[in-house]
Amino acid sequence: MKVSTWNVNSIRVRMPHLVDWLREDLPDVVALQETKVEDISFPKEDIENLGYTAVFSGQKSYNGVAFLFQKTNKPELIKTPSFFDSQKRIIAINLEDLVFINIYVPNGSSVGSEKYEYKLQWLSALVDWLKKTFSKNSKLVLMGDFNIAPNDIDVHDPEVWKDKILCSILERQAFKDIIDLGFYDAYRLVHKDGRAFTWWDYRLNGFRRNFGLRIDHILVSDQLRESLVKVEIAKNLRALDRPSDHAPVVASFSTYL
DNA sequence: ATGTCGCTCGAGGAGCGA
Repeated sequence: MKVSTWNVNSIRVRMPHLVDWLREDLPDVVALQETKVEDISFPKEDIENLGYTAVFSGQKSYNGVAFLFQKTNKPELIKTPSFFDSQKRIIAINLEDLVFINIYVPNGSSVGSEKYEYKLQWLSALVDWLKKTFSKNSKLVLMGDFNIAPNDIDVHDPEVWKDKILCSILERQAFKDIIDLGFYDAYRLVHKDGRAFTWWDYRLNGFRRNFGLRIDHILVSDQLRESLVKVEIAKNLRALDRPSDHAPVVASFSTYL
C-alpha cells in the first residue's frame, strides 16, 4: 500500500502534474490540500479516468481537501466536528480497517496574530476530536499540510526561523500533543536524521537555494509502524515548470489494501 | 530581503492569503 499527501496549491492549475504523477507513481491513497475549488467544480471525471475515485470538501479561493483512492476501494466518510465546518480543512475516511485523515492546518500568518490564535485553536480542536473518536487500537493515518516544522532539523536555517511562524514553540507543542496521542512521524521512523524539506517558498528563489521546511507529514498509529517500508519526498515535482510550492510525501507499507 | 504565485472581482490591476 502506497499512501501520499500533497498540497497542490490549486488543483485546477496543478492538474497536469497531478495526472502525470498518479500515472507514474500509482499511489493507493492520496490526500490533497489547497484544492481551492468548490465541490461543483472539482475535476471528478478527470480523476476517475485515471482509475481513481475522489471524495472532497472544498470552498471558493481558499483551502479545500480531497482524498483520491483506487476505484476498487469503497470508503465511508467519517463525520468531523462542526468546529471545522467554516473552513474546508479536514476530511476523514474509513477504508476497511483503516482510518485516513487528511488535514490542511491553518498557516497562522505570523506569531501573535488573530490567524495564529485560530491555528492553535484549530489544532486543539483536532486533538480533542482525535482523542474522543479513536481508540489506541485504531489503525490511523493522519496526514497533510501541518504547517509546522516539528524540530530544528526540519528547517534550512533554524536561526532565521527561530520563534517564527511554522516553527514557534506553541505550534511545535501542538504537534507534540498530536504525537503524544500515539502517532509516529513516518518520515522520521525511516530517516532518523538528515535535513529534508517538503515546502520551499516561491519567493527568494527558495527551491533553487534549498531554503525549505518539512511541514507536510504522514503520521501513523502504532499498528502501522511495523509495516512501514519506505518514506520519500517527491522533490522532482517541485522542480517542474509551474510547480506547487509543496512536494508530495509518499509512504509505502508492506501490508494492507 | 514585502521578492512569487494563485485566487477574486470584473474587465485592468488591486488586494488577499500563503
